[in-house]
Amino acid sequence: MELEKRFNPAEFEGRVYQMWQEGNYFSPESGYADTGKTPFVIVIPPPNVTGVLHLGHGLNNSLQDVLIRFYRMLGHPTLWVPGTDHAGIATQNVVERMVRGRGSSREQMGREAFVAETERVALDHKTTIRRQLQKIGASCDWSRERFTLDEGLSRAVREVFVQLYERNLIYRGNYLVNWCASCGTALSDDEVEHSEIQGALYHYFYPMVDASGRIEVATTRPETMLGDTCVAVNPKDTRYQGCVGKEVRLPLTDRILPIVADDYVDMTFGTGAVKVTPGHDANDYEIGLRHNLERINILNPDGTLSDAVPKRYRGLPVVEARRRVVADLKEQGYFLGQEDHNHQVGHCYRCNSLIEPFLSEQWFVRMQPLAEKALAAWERGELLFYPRRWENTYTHWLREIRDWCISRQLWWGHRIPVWYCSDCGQMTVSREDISACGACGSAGIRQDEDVLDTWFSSWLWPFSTLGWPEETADLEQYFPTTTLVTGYDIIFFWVARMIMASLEFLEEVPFRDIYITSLVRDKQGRKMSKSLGNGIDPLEVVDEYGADALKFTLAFLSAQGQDILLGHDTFAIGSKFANKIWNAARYLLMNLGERRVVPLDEIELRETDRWIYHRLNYTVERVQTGMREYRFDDVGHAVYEFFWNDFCDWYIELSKLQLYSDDETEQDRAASLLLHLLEESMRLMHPLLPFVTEEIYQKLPALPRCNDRDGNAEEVPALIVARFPEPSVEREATETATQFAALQELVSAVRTLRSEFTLPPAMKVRFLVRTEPRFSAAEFLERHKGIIALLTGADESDDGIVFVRGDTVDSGRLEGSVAVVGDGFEAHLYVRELIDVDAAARRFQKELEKHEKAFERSRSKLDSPGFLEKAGAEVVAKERERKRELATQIAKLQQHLASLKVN
RNA sequence: GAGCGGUUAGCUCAGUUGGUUAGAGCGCUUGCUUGACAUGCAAGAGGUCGGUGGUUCAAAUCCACUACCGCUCACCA
Repeated sequence: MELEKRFNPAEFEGRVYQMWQEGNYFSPESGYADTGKTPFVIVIPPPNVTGVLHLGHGLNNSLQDVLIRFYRMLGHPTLWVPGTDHAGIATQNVVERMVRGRGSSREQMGREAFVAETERVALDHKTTIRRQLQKIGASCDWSRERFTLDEGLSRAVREVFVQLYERNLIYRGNYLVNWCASCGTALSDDEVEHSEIQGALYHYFYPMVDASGRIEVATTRPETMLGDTCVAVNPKDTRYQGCVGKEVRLPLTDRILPIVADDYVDMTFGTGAVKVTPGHDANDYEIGLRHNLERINILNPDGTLSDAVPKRYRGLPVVEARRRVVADLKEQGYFLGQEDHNHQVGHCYRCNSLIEPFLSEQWFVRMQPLAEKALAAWERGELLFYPRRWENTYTHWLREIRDWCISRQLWWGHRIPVWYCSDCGQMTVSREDISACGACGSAGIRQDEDVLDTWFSSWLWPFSTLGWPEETADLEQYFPTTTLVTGYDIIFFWVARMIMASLEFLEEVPFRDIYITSLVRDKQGRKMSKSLGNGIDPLEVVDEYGADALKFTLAFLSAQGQDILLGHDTFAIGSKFANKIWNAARYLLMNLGERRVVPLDEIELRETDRWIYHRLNYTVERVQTGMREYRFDDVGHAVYEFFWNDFCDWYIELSKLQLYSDDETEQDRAASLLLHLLEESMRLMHPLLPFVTEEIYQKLPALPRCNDRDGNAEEVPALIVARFPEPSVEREATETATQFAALQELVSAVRTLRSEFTLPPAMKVRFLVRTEPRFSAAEFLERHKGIIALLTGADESDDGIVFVRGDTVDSGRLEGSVAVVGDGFEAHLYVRELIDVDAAARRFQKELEKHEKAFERSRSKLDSPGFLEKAGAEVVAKERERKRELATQIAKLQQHLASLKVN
């Protein structure tokens, strides 16, 4: 079996994904899970059916897949529920734009036809999203895919609406809500984004009815004066004490307004007198309640001025009305001036239009009781955010919670399950569609025209997708879920609300862990957005580098709570690594050929083997810990360092000694060990690079596919359901690892010298290694002379490398040599005649200075009485040892420097 | 106005409970078509960890203050 020279993910990713699907491995009931273990469950944050996946989804879903694959390999019954969200406003907007594009309108089409059209669009996007997720390798259980408008989920929505209504947690009323005239609907407070705009503060006055003077007011929105129903001043304001109870005449209209006293008014701002428009300002609304004022709605739903204003302003858009009101005030002599004024104004989170406070009949959820439960659950420690600090966002929102406006004046969504009777005027709230009034039995009923906020279905997602309100087996088995992976921007839109709904209806939190992903930005640190055109299409990344490169790179860069800056070429990190893996496998398979594979338990491990298993073991621990703590970057770095630095750069290199020898047994042994190590590495790395590891796994010879550490040979057909490596104390070989590190230091020291004096790579060198008497790795180095020779390019004859133990070496034996000093050893290379002596001297000098500095630091530490008294014994001993070693090295360096200068 | 985060190598970032010589990837320099990989190999340069003060035998790490950048929340007309 031979692999292609180049790693070419496009060749196998599709095939591998199909194999997984055909094997039913994405299902928790695949038959490969340990049914005794707790299920590991994630519900996908459902993407909107409006669009296609962007890189934020790429990140989010890649990390979910990493977790899912890890826990699946640990043997947990593992379920990742995929699905999509109908995204009321966004989707309706998209379809309306389409419809308008062909000269029609939703009104012309009628509700039924328009919804049918939207369903078609939604289906298209659902298909696209599913294909995209499959392309990035998401191992979701597609048999459980859900959509928020599915029949089952719609039943859940109805059930929740009715139950909340019955519990008096849902009410209907005429209140001031956030209105987006462009979307033509009310929005919840959370859907309004505040941003600063440049405006003006307009000053004008209202004359007193009794002609005793005038009151000056200021506003950023002069057109709202048409809805003013009073003027308010602070009761403590001496300037206006005589005015309270009097009346003013509202210019441009024929209305008379009372002057009231209200604590809300800030005496220090402006003139201290406030025009009050209860129909168009939240604060004024409150004032209006306190003083029993009329609320005038001066707007039509489309954002133009209503019939409540004088004729000449009716039908004008707000901006136009403002111009005219100002002009008229000027003309009639009420205007006093204006100044620039920047202020925060609400914008629609979907279309960015200005939000108007708008008086209308809406449905609301009473949030206080729900929020209290959600806070209590957090206080009981039932929820853990990663990183922790997002808990502030969660608790702050819950503590400041306001009622949730859930009705939307749209056609795309869950129709509100309420019917109004035209005969008796009663309304009926019902789980089932009705044809007669619940109160009087009249057939003269009509259903509420509005639909529910999309989040009113999303907040049920963790249990509605599992079948609730039915008592399904899935619900029993897989709720509560384990982990939620999502972005911080929807902590209160979605996360907090899911927690509230779960607590309210299932009396449990919907998940324990909440991993908040990083934000994906471009290389300049700007948020990726359509309008900037700086987005990266995850599918393009997959086409260019492969899905593994996408997943691995994102995980590798996902430090908790840190935004990720990405350019297209960033994904080279993952693709280079995947290529490395590919080529390591290629090397093995080339050398394995038809060789006999020796089972691992029949191989007696040698020191270098014990070293690599020690490193592997350490990595397994690091990966398992990292996964459990959601430190994806650490997991990525751990496998990267092990596979590339330890396995490829050292172990594979050493293996060449045996593989290129002419001893068949040695060759079998080396190849078999490589195979076992590679096989386990594939299991270790599979969650981060599922495709390439599976592809390689499938090409490995039929050794027991899941031969775990104990040699338990459980046959599995695919890596995806193989067992994840477990750490083991038997594999720990700390002493060997220390000794091997000494070998690495020696090899590096010799290579550095070779490189600095530009000795040609092909040139064999000879050298003498003097090890200090106490040096614990002395014998180890002697035993591995062959390896050292291979890695340093030393002469392979017996006297290529000579070892000497002791404090000194006969000066005669050092003739013609240049030394490098290491920790516990020196190597003397016989290359004097080949090198630039001055350069060597400079090198020694530099080395010497570095050591002297370190020595100085160490000495001053040990001279300090405080250190000796208070620092731990171990720390002090270590420091002493270090000082001693540095002193030895300094002495040697000085000696070598001197000898160089002599010659 | 309140809260949160960031500031460590040219760039992007790790650094868990304070303890050797502060790490990685990319970039850069030098040398290599060495029989897995030039998406590679070997070697190297590069940082007084934003600033000030403090705690401590010992601070990138803990505390206080401060500067700059960013985010979120908030009804000042």
